[in-house]
Amino acid sequence: MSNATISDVAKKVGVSESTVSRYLSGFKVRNSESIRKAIKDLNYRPNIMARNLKSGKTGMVAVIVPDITNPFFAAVVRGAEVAAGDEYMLQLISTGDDPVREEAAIRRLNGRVDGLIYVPAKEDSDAITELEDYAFPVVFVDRVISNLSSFDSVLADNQTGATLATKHLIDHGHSAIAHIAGPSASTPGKGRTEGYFAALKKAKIEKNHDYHVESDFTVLGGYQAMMSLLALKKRPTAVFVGNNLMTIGALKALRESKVNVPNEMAVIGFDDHELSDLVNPPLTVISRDAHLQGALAMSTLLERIRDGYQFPPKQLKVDSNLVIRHSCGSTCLYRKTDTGKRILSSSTSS
Amino acid sequence: MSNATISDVAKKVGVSESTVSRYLSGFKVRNSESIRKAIKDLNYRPNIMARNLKSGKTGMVAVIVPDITNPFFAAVVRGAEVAAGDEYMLQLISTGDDPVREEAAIRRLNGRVDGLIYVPAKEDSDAITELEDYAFPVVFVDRVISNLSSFDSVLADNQTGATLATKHLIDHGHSAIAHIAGPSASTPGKGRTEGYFAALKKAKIEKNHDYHVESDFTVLGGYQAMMSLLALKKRPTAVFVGNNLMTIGALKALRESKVNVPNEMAVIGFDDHELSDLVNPPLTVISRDAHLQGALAMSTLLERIRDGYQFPPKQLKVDSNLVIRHSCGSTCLYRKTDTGKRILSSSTSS
DNA sequence: AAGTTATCTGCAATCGTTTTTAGCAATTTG
DNA sequence: CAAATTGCTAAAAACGATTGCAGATAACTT
Repeated sequence: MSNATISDVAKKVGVSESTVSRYLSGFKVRNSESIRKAIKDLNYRPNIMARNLKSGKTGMVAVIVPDITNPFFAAVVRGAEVAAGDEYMLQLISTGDDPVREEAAIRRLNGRVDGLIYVPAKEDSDAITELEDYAFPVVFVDRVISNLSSFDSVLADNQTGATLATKHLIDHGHSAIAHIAGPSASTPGKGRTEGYFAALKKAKIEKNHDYHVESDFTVLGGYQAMMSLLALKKRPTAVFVGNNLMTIGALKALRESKVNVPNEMAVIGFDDHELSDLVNPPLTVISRDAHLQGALAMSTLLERIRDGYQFPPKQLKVDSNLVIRHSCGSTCLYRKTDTGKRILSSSTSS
Repeated sequence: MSNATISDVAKKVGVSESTVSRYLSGFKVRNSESIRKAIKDLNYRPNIMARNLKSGKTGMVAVIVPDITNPFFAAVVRGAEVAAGDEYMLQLISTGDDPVREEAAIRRLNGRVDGLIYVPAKEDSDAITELEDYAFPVVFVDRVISNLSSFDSVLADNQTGATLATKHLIDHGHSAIAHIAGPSASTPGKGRTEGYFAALKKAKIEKNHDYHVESDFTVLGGYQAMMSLLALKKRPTAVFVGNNLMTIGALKALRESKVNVPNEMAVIGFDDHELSDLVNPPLTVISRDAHLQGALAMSTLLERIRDGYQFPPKQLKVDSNLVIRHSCGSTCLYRKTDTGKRILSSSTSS
């Protein structure tokens, strides 16, 4: 039950604590055999707290996400965990989009972890600026703080993805194309909106400000945004929705309003899902590898923990792909992949 | 940057370390004002490792789930986190259904956490029996180890839920009802199969062993199981699928085989999802409150951490509800709820 | 066999707290 | 006014490991 200490082992064998400690760290020791036995007999496990106190390391990495229930963030976490191997364990903080909880969590992190992978809920939190004072390295995922360029980040190629999405709608003959956007204060919200406008501009379609509605990345937000779009005197014929949750909300609004997809309204979402294939109609989306984003974040973080900031901060980006199903109407413009999904690859990683 | 220690604060104020420590623990202290100031000036934060070493507590609770990417487990984790408040932080381990990783993780937990919320991937792991030797309390969620009754658990009412599901199919006039089951060695797999057979028996429908196919709770497993069901000379007309992932797989198989749901095959799943509403056709499912399961698990765990095992182990169960949509065909037998879902509540919690 | 070097060992200090102990000053009491 | 009580305080001993240092064995030299 209550754990034996290193001194119990030492006593039992008749050597000093330091000898046992050395044995544990892999040094050559005379009575290694009897030490091994004593450790087993006493069921001795080193006290991690004591070890950490001495070493100043914790063997822990924190991951902060707005909501673990969002499959995208879940995949990021999973990717991070896989990349951590068994060198580091994960401390998960899912803040429920609550900046207050988030700040409090960050403050409690100091001294508990060796590093942080951080997907901020809001990008102007006070606690974030404190991050620079903390002793551990931070890697931002998906969202960055504009005035904090001293940290590494792993983003998606939002612009290219959004352009791809919008262009896909244009290629289907649409010109009344709406965009349900995330908060313009957020990296992905801003980037995707930029991509949307860029595609419109390139196709010489003039901006209709009614068609650009800013929402909040939630199901309810997407629902309301879609409703407001449907209430317009001149309805759009197509919509690019800025994330997975809002797409669900938008789809609910469309079904509730008995608007046919894709005939009356073409829909393209951002972020894929196992079920996107099975919804009615199967959803065309921009997808990117969330698992990879998490894994990249973890590996750059581990690098920082190991080597510090002798190299300048990295800004990594992962590809966005267009996954064509049926929610924009059918086309056969694109190549088929072996998975049965028609994919148009987009941007290159840097 | 590098953190100030309590002795730095003490020196600056001109008192002893113990006085600062007492101040921090809320005792009355003469120079409290100047201590407060010194702490702020030096940006002093107590070293958690040292504090933990002394107290023997870690302020951490581990949560082990087979796969954080499964929305059910994500909801459990979220529920647990909310219930933890800011008293405890969460250490997440998502083992990817790999028992080896799981065992390794459990072993590394000792000394790092004050308690464990555990959804085992396999229910016969070696490491699990070691759990009894460990110093921290454990609460099992969703699955229990049969020969380990000394721990608390929070389960779903699998039997009642499965009976409800099967009865729903029977009520629609089906008698050739298949069941794609989870591993019979697992608590939910076993329980749901029992409920399925119980409902058949009550309706005096004789068992057809071809209709009971045991799978593995994965998308692929569900797909293959459905395929084998479709290959039968006498196809079933309805199927009760034992979890969310297998339901996705089964649905894919059905779509690929161009089998119409619900006309040629009625489908009912276990565990609801935000998108269940939007798939084609909207999915009728048994649902239970995963968030609640996580929260209950956390609160019983915190109780154990506080009070130890002076009270006997609790076995908690949460309700299963029938959420009727369209994948079994339409009925109006059931009451409508204000959320627009028609719900038939089932079992009582204990 | 003696001298030199290479290994291994125990002692003691250290990491940054908390907590027990004993002591001192101020206040209250008989 | 002495004695008892109260209210803080500082010093020191934990908590359980790791590590530099110096001494003790052991293993090579010649």
